Amino acid sequence: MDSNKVTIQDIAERAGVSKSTVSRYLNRGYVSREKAERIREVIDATGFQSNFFAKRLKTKRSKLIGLVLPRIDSVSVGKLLAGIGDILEPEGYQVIMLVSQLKGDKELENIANLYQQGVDGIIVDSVGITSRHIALQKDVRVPILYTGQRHAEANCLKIDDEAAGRMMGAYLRQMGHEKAVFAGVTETDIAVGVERRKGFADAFLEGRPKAKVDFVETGFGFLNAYNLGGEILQRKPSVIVGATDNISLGILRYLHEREVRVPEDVSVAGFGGYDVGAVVYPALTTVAFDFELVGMNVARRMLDLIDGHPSEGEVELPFFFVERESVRRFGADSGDRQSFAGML
Amino acid sequence: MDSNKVTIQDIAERAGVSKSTVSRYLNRGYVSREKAERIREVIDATGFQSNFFAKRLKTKRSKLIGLVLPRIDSVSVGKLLAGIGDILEPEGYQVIMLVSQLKGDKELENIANLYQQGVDGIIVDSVGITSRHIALQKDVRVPILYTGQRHAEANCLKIDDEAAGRMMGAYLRQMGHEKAVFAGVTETDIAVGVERRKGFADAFLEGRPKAKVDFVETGFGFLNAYNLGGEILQRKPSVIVGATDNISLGILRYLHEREVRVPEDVSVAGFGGYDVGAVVYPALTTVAFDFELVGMNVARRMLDLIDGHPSEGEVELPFFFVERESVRRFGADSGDRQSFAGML
DNA sequence: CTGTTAGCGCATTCAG
DNA sequence: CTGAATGCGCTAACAG
Repeated sequence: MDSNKVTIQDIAERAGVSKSTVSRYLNRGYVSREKAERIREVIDATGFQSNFFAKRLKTKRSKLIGLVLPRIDSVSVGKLLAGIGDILEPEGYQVIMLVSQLKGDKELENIANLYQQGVDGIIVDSVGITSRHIALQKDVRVPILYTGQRHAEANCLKIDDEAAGRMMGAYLRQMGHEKAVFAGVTETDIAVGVERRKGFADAFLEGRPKAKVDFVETGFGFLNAYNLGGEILQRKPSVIVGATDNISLGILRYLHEREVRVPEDVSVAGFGGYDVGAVVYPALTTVAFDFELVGMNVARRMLDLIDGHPSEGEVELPFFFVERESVRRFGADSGDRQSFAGML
Repeated sequence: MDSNKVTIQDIAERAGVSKSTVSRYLNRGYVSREKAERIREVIDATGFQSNFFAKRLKTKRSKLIGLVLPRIDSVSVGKLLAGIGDILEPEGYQVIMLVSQLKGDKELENIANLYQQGVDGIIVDSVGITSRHIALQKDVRVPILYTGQRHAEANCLKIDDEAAGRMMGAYLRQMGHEKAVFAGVTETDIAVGVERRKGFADAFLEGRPKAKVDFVETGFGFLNAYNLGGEILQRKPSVIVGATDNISLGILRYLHEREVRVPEDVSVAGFGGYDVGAVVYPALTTVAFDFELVGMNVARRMLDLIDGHPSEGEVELPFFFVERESVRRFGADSGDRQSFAGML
């Protein structure tokens, strides 16, 4: 049972045909029924597997897509990945995944690495598209598609963070809030640190001179947000908006420990729509992103890019409002609480 | 700037040497200083990258490790991955990752796929090692190393779930609990559904005829656990142990909605040590696993396997107890609560 | 429909 | 130390 090193040559001999015929059998048709039958028999008698590297060396197409992720222990990344797989797998593509640990340098390195591995295209869930990224594009002869961040000179497909921010801003003003603290991340992260925040502030403040938004910079991760709870609270907000659900979760914990009631004393909201937001108390009101759908769209666009199709303009990427328990309404009391089961 | 298709041949011509000399330069030494210098210049003038597939076709070693994961949107998997990367990357290995969506069939398929891709070894974070897995090992000529589950006829390296279970059992009995409900997953998952539970029950019950453990089967995922909250509660436990933190989180939410106080009315504990366990209220007492360390050990073992070294016996894989707020002590009241910052 | 002929780009003998 | 020659396993013209 020397199953491994059986080559197309071996099976050709065994079946009494030429290598090319076997190759044809393996790819398109063009083989007489009887020979095809003989070949088929020999193949699954030997357990033949065509050599991946030899094949790729010839065809120049690896059927491999490189994927650069900022981190891996994140639900949103998991969903994105699932969406990408849903599209790529049926097309016979496989994914090679590299993780950048949120470092821009590592991200660049990973892209170069993937290219060197011979992938047909590279999808990057970026933490920030810099001039070095753009420069790198010259050397990388396969399409690169970014998500998570945007840049005029790169192929990008991402959630409209500004619109998501506006959605939250509009909701909170409608709920009667006038003083908000936006607990956000560094402005280095354009998408989350700038666009999302700007959209929020714009919609929240627009035409309301009395309304106010303070900004407090936190990291990602709830411990970081938790530690800034005091600073946030002393701004006396009626609502605290975390740039991500994790930030909001950290704040929620801080408030709980101080026995500040949510939403009675202060409201909290977030972005992301993580499932855990539904299990904490109070359940977190949030703008939820459908990252699986994003992943599907990203994968489709990548396939187009590989086929040389033009980038077909902006795709509408989905997010929606999930109203749960953590935001209070001023002026009218909507006392009813949904149950957990209905909140996912 | 035709950076892409420059081959070893091209740079040989440009440098006025033969292909073989360039090849030698690229691999070991054995090149005169002056020629080496000329080659070096040409190489980084052209941005030459050796063709991955051609190289692998010759050398037979892909420097690729296949990784089969049950799911991706999970913190533990993320940590595992990080640990694996820590070891493999410095060794020049890359990882190809496939996700099984918790399906055994898909897991098998992924293993076969990876093998076909020419990986040097396959690491499988399994949901259950079946006879079909063992059979598949005959056809796959590269080492397969399992984690997450165990099987006598396979290379395995995993947390000792039974010992983890015992740790929890011992803790709860010491806290004075006598009636527990173990909310666990299907017995198909030997590690979590059988071993962990058995260890718990053994340690909790041992030599205490009055003590009792009921078992309620849930899925993974907190919504599922949440829905079984009623069934669990009617067993009147003094403590509910979730087989994973997610299960415990779902239960916590259920109890909160019913205004059952934790830990005053009933205690809750879990397994995993997820960070979110620290942010919910009350913070979850749990047995925490160091999956990053597991990943590192798994990667090291895989490297040994590839080098033909014998499997060097059992490695001590780490877990530790994280006492937070969700378990009440009977008999003596330890009223002090830690703050969140100290609980991670 | 099929066999023959050429390489894909590289690493590796083998004589120098 | 170095160049010429050989082939890894496969696909793709090219004539049949």
